[in-house]
Amino acid sequence: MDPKIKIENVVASTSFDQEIDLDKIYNDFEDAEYNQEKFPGVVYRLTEPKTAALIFSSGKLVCTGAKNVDDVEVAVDKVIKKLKGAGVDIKNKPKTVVQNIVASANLDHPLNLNQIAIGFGLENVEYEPEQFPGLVYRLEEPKVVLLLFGSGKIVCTGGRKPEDCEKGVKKVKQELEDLGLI
Amino acid sequence: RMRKWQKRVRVSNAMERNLAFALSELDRMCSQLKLPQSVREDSAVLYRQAIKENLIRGRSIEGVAASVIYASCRQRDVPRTLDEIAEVARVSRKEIGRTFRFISRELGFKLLPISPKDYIPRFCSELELSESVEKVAHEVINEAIEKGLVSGRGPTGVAASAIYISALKCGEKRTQREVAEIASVTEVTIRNRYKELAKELNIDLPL
DNA sequence: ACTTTACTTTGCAAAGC
DNA sequence: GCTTTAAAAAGTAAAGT
Repeated sequence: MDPKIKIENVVASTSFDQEIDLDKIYNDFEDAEYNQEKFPGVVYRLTEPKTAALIFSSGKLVCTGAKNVDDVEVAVDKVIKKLKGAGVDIKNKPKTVVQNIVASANLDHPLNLNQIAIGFGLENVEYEPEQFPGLVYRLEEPKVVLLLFGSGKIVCTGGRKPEDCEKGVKKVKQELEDLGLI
Repeated sequence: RMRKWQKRVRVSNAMERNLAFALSELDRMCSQLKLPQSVREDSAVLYRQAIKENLIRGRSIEGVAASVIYASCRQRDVPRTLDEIAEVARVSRKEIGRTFRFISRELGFKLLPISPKDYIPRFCSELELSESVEKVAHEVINEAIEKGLVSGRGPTGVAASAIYISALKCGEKRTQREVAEIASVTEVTIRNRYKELAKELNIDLPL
């Protein structure tokens, strides 16, 4: 059985292709954050789906925190309605592009990270327990980065599609089995 | 015309100045860290190698110097923590770590993950513990490795708790505070590791 | 001692320093 | 490189009870 993947976070971006007056947004959105010195974008949080949107004066938008790829659309639609309500006329709804997906999984078997580091090749992994408890393993295909923990839990990030994370976790699991480390 | 060699002389002077500065910094940091001569020599060799491979571009001399010291210590199995090196360097632990990863990859270092065992001699020495304590501590760590109690844990914390346990066993008790101080970890960490080891390795010790 | 909060690591886009 | 956002993993740390 292939290990189950749980999507924890989806980062996506889109562009309205029109300038947006951030000061106006900041004043009209009762719960928006905007500190020019700190960061060039307005931070707008949605409760449902629980996400955070970064709105820029160029009309570009970043949406983070979604637990599903579909929630990104829902969140972006809500932001668009909010913008329209504030008098910002968005002509046509642009396509959103998923930039990154973070997922977690569990191999249900403790891992000896030291042996894995040697088995995978010291030049292919980063394992510095002094700094971080996870072993960092980068895959070329799918192009994702996996964090392996002694508990057998895994974090997969860098994927653009849920399948990237599924394939990535499946691949490490297979490699661990081939090396007899699992 | 003469511009060409004048420029070369200028560049050459700059390079020599930078190298001289780097070598003096290596010496200063190694002295403050009381590192053995072998590590000092290795560090200088690695720094020159880094120059040959043009790895200094975009990086600070301090950062590269601190990184090669960190690498040399590990290569000689007498590791210093990034925090210990950051204390005598003029760059943050974060930058030293980042530069180390880069240098390590570019110069093809194949360093094994730090073993808690590598800290035993130094910590025991600083705590003035006998060699029998060292021997027992090594055994404790070997057992811990076999039982999977080392993956992901900080090597200094594991070493510190193993020493704490071994000192007790050998009747040369050191307080958690004394061990924590030497190992640069908190007493809480020693306690957590100690509890885990005592439980999993069936070590009967007073708490 | 216990709980809570927070920082370490990974990936990514955004505009600008 | 940095700044900000989100989220998980597990270890370590610090602050408040």
